[in-house]
Amino acid sequence: MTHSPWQPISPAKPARTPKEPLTRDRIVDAAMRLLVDQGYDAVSMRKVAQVLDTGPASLYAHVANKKELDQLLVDRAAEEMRLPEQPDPERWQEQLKDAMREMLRVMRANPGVARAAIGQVPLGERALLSTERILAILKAGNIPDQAAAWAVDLIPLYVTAVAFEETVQGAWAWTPEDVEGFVTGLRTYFESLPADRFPITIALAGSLTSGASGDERFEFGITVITAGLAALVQKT
Amino acid sequence: MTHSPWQPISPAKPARTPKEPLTRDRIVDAAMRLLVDQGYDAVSMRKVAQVLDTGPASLYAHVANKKELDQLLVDRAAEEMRLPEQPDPERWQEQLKDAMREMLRVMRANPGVARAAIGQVPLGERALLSTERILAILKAGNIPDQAAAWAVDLIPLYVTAVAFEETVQGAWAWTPEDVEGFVTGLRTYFESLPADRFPITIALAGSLTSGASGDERFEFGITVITAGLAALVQKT
DNA sequence: ACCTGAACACCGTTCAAGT
DNA sequence: ACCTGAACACCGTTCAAGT
Repeated sequence: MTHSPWQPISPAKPARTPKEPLTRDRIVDAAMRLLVDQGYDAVSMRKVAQVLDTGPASLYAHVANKKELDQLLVDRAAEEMRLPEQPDPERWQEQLKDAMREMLRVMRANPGVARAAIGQVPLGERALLSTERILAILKAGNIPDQAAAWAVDLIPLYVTAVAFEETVQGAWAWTPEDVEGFVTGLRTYFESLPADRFPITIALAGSLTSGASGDERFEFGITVITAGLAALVQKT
Repeated sequence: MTHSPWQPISPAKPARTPKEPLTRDRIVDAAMRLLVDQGYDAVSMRKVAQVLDTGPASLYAHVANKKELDQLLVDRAAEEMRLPEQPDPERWQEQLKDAMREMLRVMRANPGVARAAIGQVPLGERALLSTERILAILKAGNIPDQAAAWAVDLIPLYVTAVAFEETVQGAWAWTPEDVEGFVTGLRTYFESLPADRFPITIALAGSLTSGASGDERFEFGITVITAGLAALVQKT
């Protein structure tokens, strides 16, 4: 909205700037707004173009294709992640769990980002900065180099998969009653399975449907991963 | 292809059965063939219908929608998984890893299945039988009920995410030269990052790009998960 | 170099009409 | 009950033509 002051203001068409030039940034801005407001499916080249008051073909001068736009969105979201800059060897495990919680928080705050992120290695500069921070925590914990390298692949893979599952099921929009109904329906289904072939599933029906809201399950996941990594700490 | 022997064979239109009735099974068969032969994107309601020599609308009498078809495909693939029926408390960790390897094997053998599976909790009967088998292994390992229940959520989540990443990148079709080129390109990129902000990424560039073929990374992942679960074993 | 309209080759799903 | 053709409301991407 930078108006040149000497620019003639036509009285007939009010307030309408004579079309700012398209840029990568404006495209990502518009796409990000669509993503957060209306979810991943709303982010189409056509709808982004429409928001920018142009046709879809115009975007291709600034963005290679939809996949690149997805990557740009992921990188934009990565910017929001607040990860510790000062790793602490004394409590690296807690720092690592906090980092994973922060990653999930940002993905939940930007519904659809997980959908854009899943299946791609995040190589944007902001995403790589997150990787750098997590590597720092792992190094502080004395994790061997190769293990740390593979861990920074495993960690976003897990967090993104969890967030993606939530977006797909639209879980973020569920009321407590929805959750309740889903859980009891699922438990009833488990308990109705043939007892000869599904003895354990039936016996654990309660546990299997517990923690459907996601937080407990996620806490379990990051505990398992952290404990598994702790088992790899270099013995000195 | 069950021909009634007394069925008249019209000499004009040879070999063409007068249209077998559509069934759920025939639809899943056709979709599965498309999935394996041409990947996930080839599995559209329209293409499946075309293979069955009908229009897309006809499928909706047997399948609720595309999402249900996806679930049926996942369940079909789950049938191929050979998981141990006799859990062994002495070597539950090795059995668990084998089970995860088997899950990945089947997903690799059916490219596109991971794409159909990602983000949905597998609730088909054959998929649940896999869950039952893995629960048996975890129980043999003395994992507490609630932990076992969450673990059978975590395990397919991880394996599916790995398989999905491979399908997206088309890694299953890469030649050793492709891998080589990708790895060196990536390492060069890491090493060219600003040294003040990415010291660890640069230092670990070699490790970060190692194991791109996937097997080593997957072995690392299942080792971490198994070790993390082992840390939860009930102390008796 | 950037932008555009129009076209190409697709999607999932619905619905009235047929048998 | 099952099947069909046609339509609705979409996709990502390309390309010749404009400025």
